[in-house]
Amino acid sequence: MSNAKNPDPEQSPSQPTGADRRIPEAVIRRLSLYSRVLQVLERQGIEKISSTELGERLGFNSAQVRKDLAYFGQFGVPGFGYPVQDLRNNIKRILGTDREIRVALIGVGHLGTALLSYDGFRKQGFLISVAFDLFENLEGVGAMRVPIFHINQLERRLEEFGVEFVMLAVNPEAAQGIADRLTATGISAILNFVPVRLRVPSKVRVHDVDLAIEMESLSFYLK
Amino acid sequence: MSNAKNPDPEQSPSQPTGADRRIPEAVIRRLSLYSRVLQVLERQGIEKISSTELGERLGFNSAQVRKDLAYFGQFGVPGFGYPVQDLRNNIKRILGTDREIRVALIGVGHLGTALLSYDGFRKQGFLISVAFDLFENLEGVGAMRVPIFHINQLERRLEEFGVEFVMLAVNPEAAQGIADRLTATGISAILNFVPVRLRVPSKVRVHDVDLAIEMESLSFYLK
DNA sequence: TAGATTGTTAATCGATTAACAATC
DNA sequence: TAGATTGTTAATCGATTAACAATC
Repeated sequence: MSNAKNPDPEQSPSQPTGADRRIPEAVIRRLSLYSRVLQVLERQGIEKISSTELGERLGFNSAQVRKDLAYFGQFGVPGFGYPVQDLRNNIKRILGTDREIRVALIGVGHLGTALLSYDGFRKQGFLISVAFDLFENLEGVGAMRVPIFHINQLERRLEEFGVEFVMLAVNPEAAQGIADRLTATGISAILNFVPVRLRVPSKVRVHDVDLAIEMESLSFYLK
Repeated sequence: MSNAKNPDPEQSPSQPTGADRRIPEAVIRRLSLYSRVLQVLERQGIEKISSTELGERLGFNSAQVRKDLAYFGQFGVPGFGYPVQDLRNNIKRILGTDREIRVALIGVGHLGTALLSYDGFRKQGFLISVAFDLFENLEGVGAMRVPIFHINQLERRLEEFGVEFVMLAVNPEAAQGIADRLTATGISAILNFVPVRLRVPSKVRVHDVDLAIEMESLSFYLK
């Protein structure tokens, strides 16, 4: 567009600069990492940072930092860099984590209990407000005072507690059936700890946290 | 090489077909997924599978399946497909998970305790044989009868228990210091649950399991 | 043999990095 | 202004997919 050598500028509409382009998943994950670095800087009272410094802290190229941010707007000042607090606010807004998000946990076994007690979530604004299990005798109040219901109350209670997304930590046999029920209720994001490939409609987003695969792939690089 | 139209075959040495090429990380992770599917097929008594079927089960292109496997050798039979049991054995061998691997857990908090109790590891041949914590009063025997030592015994006990790699689940402040001690003892793989970018020598492999980032990036796709 | 499917090369696609005019 | 750093285009790199001869 601004390339003077282009003989026919009218014919080159250039790429859209807004949110039009499809954003690669990797960009979103890096955004989250930037946010974490900016949080540290903010606590230290540092007010600006260049793409080079921000990249170095995470092992990324400075062009990558600038390009990632440019997907969403212009946040920097040429000659200076990026204002720390302002940029962090913008990233939180882009990620949608500038507010409290209510989450449900399904499956209160060992892993589920650890997730209930993990305070990293609350720090990021994620509030586990309700949990479910397949065993009736777990009903009651679990760690962190979170109410636990039997799975047969799933639909009703998700609604009641205003749950926006779900962490799934049940046994592999139960996972797909529950995923089906979740998508039927309109849940659009699942953090899946079950080592099973869930079949869901394309509008539903599933992120797998697969410890066995992490271990196996690490093992490949041993020594 | 076998392309008859190539006017000068001697000049095209072709890519190396052995383990010469650098293997992309994504290939290794898919290998682990293939292994899991093959395990299911094996239990069902199915003896062969084509790259197309295997790919469909995981949402991958058949060419990708064949190419991934071709990094490591020729495991298929043209016209038939891949022998299930044989291929699985080969993949396990390639990943180095055809044997028991001794693992240490560092940090026996909520998450650490869940990891101790998670039986998905033992199923894959990973044995958590020793654990450490920063609080002396946790010393003793933890979940699954795993001995827990104070962190000041780290080097000695890693050696004693023949630990090959480590799961790190301590608080963020302690993580880098422990990582330094681990790399000094020659540990070459760390599964890191701490939301901190660890600085380690390049020979050490760190895989991050970062729940906060999983949550934040999921949140971007909400609705 | 005819049909099916591999292994592998070439083509495509997408993501990362380099380069630099614009700008504070 | 001179120096620094952005936003963005173009070049590079790497990974995925298509295509097909080889082969069972």
